[in-house]
Amino acid sequence: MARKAEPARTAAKRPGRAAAARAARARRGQRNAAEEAPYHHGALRDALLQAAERVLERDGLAGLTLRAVAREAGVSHAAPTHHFRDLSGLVSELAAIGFRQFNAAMAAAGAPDAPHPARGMARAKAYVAYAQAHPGMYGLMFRTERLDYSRPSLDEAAEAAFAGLASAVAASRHEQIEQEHLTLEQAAAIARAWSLVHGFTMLMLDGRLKDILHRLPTGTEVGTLLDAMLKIAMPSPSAS
Amino acid sequence: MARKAEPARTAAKRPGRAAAARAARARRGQRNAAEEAPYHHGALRDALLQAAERVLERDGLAGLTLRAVAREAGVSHAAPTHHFRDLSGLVSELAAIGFRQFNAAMAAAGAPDAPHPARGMARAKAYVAYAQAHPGMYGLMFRTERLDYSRPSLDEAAEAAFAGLASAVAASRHEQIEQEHLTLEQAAAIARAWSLVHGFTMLMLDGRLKDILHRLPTGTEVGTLLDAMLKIAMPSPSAS
DNA sequence: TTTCCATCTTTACACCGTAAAGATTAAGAT
DNA sequence: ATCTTAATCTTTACGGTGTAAAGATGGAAA
Repeated sequence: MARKAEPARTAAKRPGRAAAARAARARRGQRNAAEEAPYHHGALRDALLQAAERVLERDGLAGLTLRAVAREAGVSHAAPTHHFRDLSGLVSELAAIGFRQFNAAMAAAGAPDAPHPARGMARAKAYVAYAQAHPGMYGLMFRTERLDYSRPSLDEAAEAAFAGLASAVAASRHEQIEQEHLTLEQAAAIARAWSLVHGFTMLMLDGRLKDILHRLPTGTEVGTLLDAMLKIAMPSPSAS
Repeated sequence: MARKAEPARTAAKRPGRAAAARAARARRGQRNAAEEAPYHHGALRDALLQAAERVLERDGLAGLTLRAVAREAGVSHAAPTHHFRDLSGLVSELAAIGFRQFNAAMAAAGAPDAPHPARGMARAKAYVAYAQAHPGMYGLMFRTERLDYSRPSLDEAAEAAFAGLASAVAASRHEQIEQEHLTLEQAAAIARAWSLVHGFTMLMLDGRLKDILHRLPTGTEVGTLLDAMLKIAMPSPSAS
């Protein structure tokens, strides 16, 4: 784990070092994020979150470190601490953003005027498509290890995602949803839909589906496999 | 990430330090693993793997570091490097062991004389049961990030796991399996079974199933939910 | 017995998270 | 208007990590 060197801004003497460093950074054009010069103040919190998302999708989960994010945003390595308590704080806020993006994508996919039995398919495909478009984010959201669900923003966003899923499943069963209490049958239907689509997504992101794709005619895409799987997995138009 | 201190064996002077450290360690009874004193030589490779499994199940994936494993085995922090090239090497070999354990468990679950339609259920339950009994191992096996599948031992063990799954699915469809080429329908059936059980397992290990269990009568176990899910998910006795 | 070399230990370095203390400046008080 | 305060950001420091390189050790081959 010895790769990049911290930028050499260890020049200036004693006082006014911050200003000197800032000036030096500006001279070199290192303000790589945040348009309007976050030279002392600024909207650092948001800038850090945007930088974090960039780092995540560029370098993967392993590259998402506090110092890397600070570097990307052009601030000192300890700056993030004041906005998010620690790494799990930053990561959790980022995951909350991911859940909100995800919720928006799912809501958009649920809207159209499809003839109803195709609704489930469309939703499932949108689910996988989101993960494919934001693999880092999806991985982050479902790798609980580094997440702190006691943060209200994360808890709420994740809860909203679950509620959306639950009501989608209920709708496909021609039922109303009662948020607090579920029957075992409803719970099983939700678990089934979620496990199926989450499992497929994880296997895809972890590259395990290649084992299957290699045994199909060369050039078969993941989407084809997903379609075929959903065809046998979704409640057929004849069922209740 | 500042927690435990490296044991203080920085006492001895210049030459014979290794011997001195070894003696000191023995004096304190720090040979916590490996019965017959791996004092210089020994079966270190295996001892390290056993130590790694212990660390993994005790401290989780985050605690599984090269130095922690070396500590657990009572050797210097650089010793593992000579047996596994780097961290991903050790982790990959450990994952290979996990896959072999898993394959054995699945083989045992597939053997019994069940009346055939219940076979799939039994296998699925064994799958989840393995993950529940070895959560750290399962997490390791399916978090590709840190794994190196170019290692033959890992590749073979994982391939064997896939082959077992594929043939189980084929059997449930009253088909013979042709290892190299699959029809799209076969591939979809395999993907469906794998996604379902893997997804359920991941959601369970990551604690996301609590969202569902909290909405069921208090005290409902995860096993109950799994049963109910499989009942609607497995090909019913009437289907082809 | 002597040499050789695989095995294990030390030392060193860049990276990481995080705590604590110093510098800077926006904003409110006088 | 200046002064004070507090929020924001930077430095410094420390112990943790992986891993490269060099030194010590001792079994096995010559």
